[in-house]
Amino acid sequence: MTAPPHETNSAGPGRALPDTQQGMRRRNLARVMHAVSAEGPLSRAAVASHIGLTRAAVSTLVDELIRSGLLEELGPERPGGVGRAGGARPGRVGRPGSALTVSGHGPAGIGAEVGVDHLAVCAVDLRGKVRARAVRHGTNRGRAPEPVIGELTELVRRVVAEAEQEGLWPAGLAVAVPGLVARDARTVVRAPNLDWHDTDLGALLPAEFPLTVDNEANFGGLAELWLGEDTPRDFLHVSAEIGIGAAVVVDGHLLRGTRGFAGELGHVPVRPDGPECACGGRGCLEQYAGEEAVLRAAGLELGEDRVGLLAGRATDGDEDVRRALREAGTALGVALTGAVNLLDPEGVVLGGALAGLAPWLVPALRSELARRTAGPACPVSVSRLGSEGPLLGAAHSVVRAVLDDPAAVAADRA
Amino acid sequence: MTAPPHETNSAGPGRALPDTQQGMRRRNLARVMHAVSAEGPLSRAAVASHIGLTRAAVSTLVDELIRSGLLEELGPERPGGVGRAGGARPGRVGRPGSALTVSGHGPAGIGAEVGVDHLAVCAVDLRGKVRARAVRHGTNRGRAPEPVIGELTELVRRVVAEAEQEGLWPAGLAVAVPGLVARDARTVVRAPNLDWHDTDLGALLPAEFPLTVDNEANFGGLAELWLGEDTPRDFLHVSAEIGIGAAVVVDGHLLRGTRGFAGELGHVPVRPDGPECACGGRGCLEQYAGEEAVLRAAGLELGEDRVGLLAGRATDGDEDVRRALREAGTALGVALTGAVNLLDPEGVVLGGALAGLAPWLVPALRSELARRTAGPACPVSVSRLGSEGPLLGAAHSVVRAVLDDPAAVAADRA
DNA sequence: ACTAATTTGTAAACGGCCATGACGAAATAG
DNA sequence: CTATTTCGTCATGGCCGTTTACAAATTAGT
Repeated sequence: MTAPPHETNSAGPGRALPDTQQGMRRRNLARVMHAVSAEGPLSRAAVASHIGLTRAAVSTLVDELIRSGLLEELGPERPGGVGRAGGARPGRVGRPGSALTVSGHGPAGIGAEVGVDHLAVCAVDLRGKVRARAVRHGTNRGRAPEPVIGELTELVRRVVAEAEQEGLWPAGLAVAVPGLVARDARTVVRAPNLDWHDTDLGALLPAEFPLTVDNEANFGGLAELWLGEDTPRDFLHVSAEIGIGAAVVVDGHLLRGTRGFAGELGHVPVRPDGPECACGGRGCLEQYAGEEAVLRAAGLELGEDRVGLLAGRATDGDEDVRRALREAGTALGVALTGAVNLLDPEGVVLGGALAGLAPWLVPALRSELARRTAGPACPVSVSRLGSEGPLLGAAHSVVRAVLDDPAAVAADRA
Repeated sequence: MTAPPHETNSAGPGRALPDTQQGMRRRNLARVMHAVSAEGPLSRAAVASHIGLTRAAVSTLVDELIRSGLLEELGPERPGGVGRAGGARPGRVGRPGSALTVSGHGPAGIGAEVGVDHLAVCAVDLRGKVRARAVRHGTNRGRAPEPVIGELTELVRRVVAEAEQEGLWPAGLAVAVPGLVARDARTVVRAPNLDWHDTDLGALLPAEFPLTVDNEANFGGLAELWLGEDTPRDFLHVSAEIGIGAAVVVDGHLLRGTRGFAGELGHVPVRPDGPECACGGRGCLEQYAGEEAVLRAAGLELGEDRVGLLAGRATDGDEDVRRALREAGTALGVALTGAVNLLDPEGVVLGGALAGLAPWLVPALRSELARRTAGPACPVSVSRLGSEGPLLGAAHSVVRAVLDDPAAVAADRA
């Protein structure tokens, strides 16, 4: 079976389909899936009014989706008499609708994460629930791609088997890596902390289902977009593991850049005459807010759980650590001022390792941003997803691909 | 007649239309218009293969567009015998197609520009030709909106009359202003050089046709996108009049930001401890590369034709001026390094006043960008449009709106 | 309890739109 | 002058959402 890359970037119903009746049908199937997925259980009539089609049209669309195993009928909404409270809309007159949900036994998105210190895989169903997971701890720093991906493949097989036991079938695999990924969504161009260069993960991973590889910062940002509460459709998601990466989300779409390298916030100049950086520049943000720089400024050694160490010391009142974090926050504020001026996002969200250090970073960051902004400053918030972001984002990207073009997976399945 | 704002942001055939057959029809009409407009004279068969529909379907679409006056039939392509060279494809066997062009007597886009030192209006037909124009020189600095817009309206009426004499009818008005415009595309939130604040131009301009107001930097960038040769679909267009503005174009769309304030490159921090800026920050790009800053660094006074003055002195070999421009170029390079890292555009284009000073700015800019970038640096080019960009971009935005949804203007017309 | 009103889901008829296939028209190739 | 190729059009057919009608299921009112 062929394994074309997912279109992680798509948000609305699949675009760029030919404008023929078949394309129309496919887009409308997608709109039904999106409506049901986003607005909880919905009757056919409710779906119809949501997406602007007639009940009759929605009926045929829903039939097709049920036959494909993507939607499930929960049966008629309880009127209120049977059993205890049926949970349906009370006080509404007329025949109750038959509630539809996205299937919990259909396709599953397999997400995987190659971290510097761990490997993780999970399976998410169409409802967004994590149904299986597997983790393997141990550093991958400097290891060759083959054995690492071999171990990851083992974890994937385990998770897939577990998911299949629950009646799910894998619709695709998405892998988050700590590095730059080419626009082909398969090749890791540069992953400094793994020391991988131009590595085609497509050749190393099982070819049984569609594969997407992307930067962990990008998947983290997408997770925030899809799973965060009150997350706007225009925001900047900043995450730091070792490097500092940002996901730029514009109108619900991830901005990838021509080569796929967008979001390299770590190398935005903060002080043009500052210390030299590996990128060739001087005074890049990473020289002030990167993990290594902060540890050095705090007078600490590089160890295993670096974020935990910093957070612990800061909680204990270690003034050196607190000062180092404040300064990192200030540098972040300078870099983000530039980004905010350029993009005018609705908000800035701190995720990944930054979320854990937020209490000490955010005050300095906010004040720097406010000081440099005319008018109301761009609101800064902290992600609830923490270190789970990239993994969840990866798995959900597969789920979104199914929602965006249900006809494709149904066809693949047939 | 109602006057809804144009969707300047749209590039492809109008999206967000309901996915019903009517919507399909509308989108296919748009695709025909785009194909004919972009690929020069085309036969029905050529259009069909371009947009992926059948000849029969295209025939009916073309008929409708011809009846609406948006397309014109040039008659059968000359076989090669009659008169002199007919210009048609030579050496091809088979019946020659009948060439189609976008109409030169249909709708016209009216573009207007409120500059600090002038007012300008022009009319552009669907073919992209400027068919009428009017200019009025004289400073508008500090004048109240009403008299200025009154004069502009006068120019608009003159241009519209002239266009109508040529058989065109105005399909909309787009106004470029040197300031921040709200997302309603009518209200000037802040125009420092005019000293306008929260001014609703919609109330001051004629309501006879749809109105769009936008930042001149945005229209300049769009002009580059639509009219520049070899302009990519992802680029940064930097222009400086008094402030420094950038248009961020992503995948052929202009990025506007939540409030419509995206592209404020002038207030990206270059040296976080630099001189104070009116925006509240310190060391903003404008403090180094803004017109006023450059003039001061060069030891010159603020006068009338500031750009011309600088260019003249630099050509004459004035070392103070040259140094000032080099330093401005370096500062631009620092700010653009940040932007390029964040957005990974295919290129950076210098437009507006910067285009005239390019010979002295670009070397320093390029070297700074290259020095701070790992791998190949983002190519920097200079716009050919010069100071005409915003005006042409405004007029063309109306034309694009017609191409994006021809059914709408045809309906308005009926 | 019984009727009226309301809402849901489905079925049949309708209309719009693009695809298919055939055909005449207009050119080139030999 | 004929065979071939390509263009534009017409008639036919199939797909798809809409319209209209109707049965089913519930609430509101008497």
